[in-house]
Amino acid sequence: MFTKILVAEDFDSINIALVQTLQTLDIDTIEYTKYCDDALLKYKKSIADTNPFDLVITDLSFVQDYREVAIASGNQLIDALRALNPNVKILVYSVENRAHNIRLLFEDKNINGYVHKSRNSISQLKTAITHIYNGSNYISPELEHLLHKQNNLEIDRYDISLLQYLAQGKSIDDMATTFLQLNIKPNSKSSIEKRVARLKDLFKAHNNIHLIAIVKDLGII
Amino acid sequence: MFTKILVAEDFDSINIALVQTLQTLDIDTIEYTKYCDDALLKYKKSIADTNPFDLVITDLSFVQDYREVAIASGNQLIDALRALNPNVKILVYSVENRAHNIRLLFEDKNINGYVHKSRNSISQLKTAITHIYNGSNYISPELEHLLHKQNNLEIDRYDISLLQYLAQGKSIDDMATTFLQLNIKPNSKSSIEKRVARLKDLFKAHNNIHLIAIVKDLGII
DNA sequence: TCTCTTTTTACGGAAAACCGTAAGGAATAG
DNA sequence: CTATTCCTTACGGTTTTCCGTAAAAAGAGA
Repeated sequence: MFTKILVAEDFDSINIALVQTLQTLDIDTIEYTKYCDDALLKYKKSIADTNPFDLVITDLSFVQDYREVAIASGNQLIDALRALNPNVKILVYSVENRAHNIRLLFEDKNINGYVHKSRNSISQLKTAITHIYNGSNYISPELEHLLHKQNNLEIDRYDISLLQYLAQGKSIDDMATTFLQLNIKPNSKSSIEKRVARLKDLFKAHNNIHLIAIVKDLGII
Repeated sequence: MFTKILVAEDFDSINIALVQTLQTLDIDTIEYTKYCDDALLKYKKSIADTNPFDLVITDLSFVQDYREVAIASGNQLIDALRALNPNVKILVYSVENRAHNIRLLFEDKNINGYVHKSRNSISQLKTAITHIYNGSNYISPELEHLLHKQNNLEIDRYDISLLQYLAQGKSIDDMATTFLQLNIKPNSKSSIEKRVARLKDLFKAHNNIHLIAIVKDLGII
């Protein structure tokens, strides 16, 4: 079993529960931090001491407080950890349930497990740790379907960024030029309009405002 | 000190931490539930047994799962508890930080304490319990300013319903006729446009879509 | 009452969204 | 290679938003 685990989680109550849970698994060293910055620091030190952590368990969202931080989110922490050691095992423990975000964690950041904070997440956490130790990935059963592409209501990365730009108040015109600059295709006004129209149709939205309200409610963006 | 405490909290990890924390306070009886329905049931039973709980600690938001529930939120649970016993001590433990919602808890539902889930909430929780036991109310220091009225975002019910109609995809034209029928004033196209423009200014939104995205994020609608 | 201020309403032109049609291009099957 | 299909782009007309100006109505204070 893992001997050295690092936990990054801002809420103290969840930290307490995590540490207690890991203790029941007979992990030798358990360290926890409430800030991503501290987590990265501890990880760096463990490398310097040639005794790196086997596994990092991290939340995604960290509440901002009085303290100035360099790393503000779990996503950024994961990037920093992967830059130091592409092979470190990473287990995400979060309430996030948006298909797109979770899929990106596995596909782009190569995380090894995702446990959804919920009514029965602690037992899942134990299972996840064993799975990861044995070299396989883990995702909470209730979210498993999110990784299967079909289930995704036929919306892809392009649609998501389209919706995000819309929600930021960009006009179709702006988007056309932005997409052209970023070499994102399609990038014509007409195509973008068509895509938005398709999304409105898909979500039965009366207009763009309604569309954004709906996808926000569904947690798609 | 309190001898009998009931906890209503859906996440198992937080439940674990709460129970562990309460144990350090030497509470005789600690019961916890992951559903509001169960919490109410336990509370009713404790009354039937003429040994009611002294204090109920509850979350506000409960994730919906496969189980059908009658009481879906902490707010509803509090109403049900108050109906049974207007004097039961209630402590809310939640991530909610919207001024309006927290103010209503104290003003309308007469809760006795509010602890904000955060990096240092467990020690606040202990303090809150002592405060409440001694007959005074408690609110997390970082949220205390929310109870002082001057924190008035200058948006009223009219603005809220305006935003809600907008989010439903209604056009300004539609709203003008709807408001006329409902005898809501002002109801001219021009006035409604002006109000929306004022809200966009207030929230620094680029257009209506952006505005709805912002107020959705802020939880105003 | 009258005056001053604020709110509501009206209007008009520019910009953007909305929506249908159609042409151009790439991918694919035969 | 050709035919078909799907995706992308172009275009134009209608509707709605956007934003300024200004008049009418309502409210406040003396």
